[in-house]
Amino acid sequence: MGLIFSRQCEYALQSVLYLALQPKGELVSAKELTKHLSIPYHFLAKILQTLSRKGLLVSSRGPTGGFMLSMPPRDITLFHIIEAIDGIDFTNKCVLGYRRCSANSPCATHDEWASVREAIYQMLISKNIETLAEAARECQSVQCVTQALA
Amino acid sequence: MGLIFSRQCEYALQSVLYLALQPKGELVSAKELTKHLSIPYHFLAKILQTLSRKGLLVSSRGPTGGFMLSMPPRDITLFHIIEAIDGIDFTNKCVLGYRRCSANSPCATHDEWASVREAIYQMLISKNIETLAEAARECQSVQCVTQALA
DNA sequence: CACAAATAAGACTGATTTATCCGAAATATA
DNA sequence: TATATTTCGGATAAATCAGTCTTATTTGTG
Repeated sequence: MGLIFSRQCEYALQSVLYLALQPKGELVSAKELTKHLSIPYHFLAKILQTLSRKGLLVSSRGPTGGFMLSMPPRDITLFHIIEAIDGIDFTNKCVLGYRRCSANSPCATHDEWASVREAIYQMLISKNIETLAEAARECQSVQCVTQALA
Repeated sequence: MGLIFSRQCEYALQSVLYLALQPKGELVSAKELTKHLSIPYHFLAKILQTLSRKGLLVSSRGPTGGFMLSMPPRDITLFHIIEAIDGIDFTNKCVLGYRRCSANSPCATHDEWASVREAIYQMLISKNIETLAEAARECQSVQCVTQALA
């Protein structure tokens, strides 16, 4: 479908944002996440495991177990999440798909796209989860709260 | 894989650019395109058919048949091609994947992304194929020519 | 007309992504 | 310790995307 994130990545972004909205140090179970975010349970569980393995989340087993952010929301950027889930090939891949095109061997249109790619990259590394969480918190309307959490 | 175009879309972009580099009014066969662009023949044929149905290309059957642009390269933007192949859901789809998020019912982070989405959109409708073709033509190095055409 | 070369169209196969299922390991609590 | 609840990990199924194959239709040329 292209151009935006994979579904896994969307789910990961939603989950991390949800965790950032919780009181610091509080564990949230996959069950609660799947309920509030309407994400298929087993699929979500796998994504949370991936985020844990990559070091973005800390997990705890057993009853009262769950997941929480491994670091302050401010230190987690959108780029971190995308990197963990989708990978970051897009940062140096030719948008036209030319196999042999790269920064030091650019295709005819490489430079035309460079600024766009750079803009996306800058946005991804500059937006941190705390900022998004604040935006969600400050928005008091029912709509925003339910959507931020669902 | 996310974030950039589908492979079909990449192939379509490459094909249209190749056609734009041909003398005006000249038909190019799928065979020639598949040879120069290294795209699987039957897959490419389908993509060219789609582009024809969508009105971007004109096709002609029989020997001496082939494809050519249906309008001046200047009138074809990247957006046209993406629209024809991948669709344009991304222009109003929530980047976080929230089902209920839209412009008039934004999620907490909608506005944070609006500028990026708009930047991408503007770039896609402002870049026309003639510009890219010129860039390819002006670049005289072997590398650029072979890459623009292969 | 007969033939060859090209597009048109649909069915089919394979790969990747998305989603589901099941059993094992960990752990809080009674 | 027994049990319930949770994450962990691998196997499997369904859906979508990428690529292949076959046949029909069109059309220029001998």
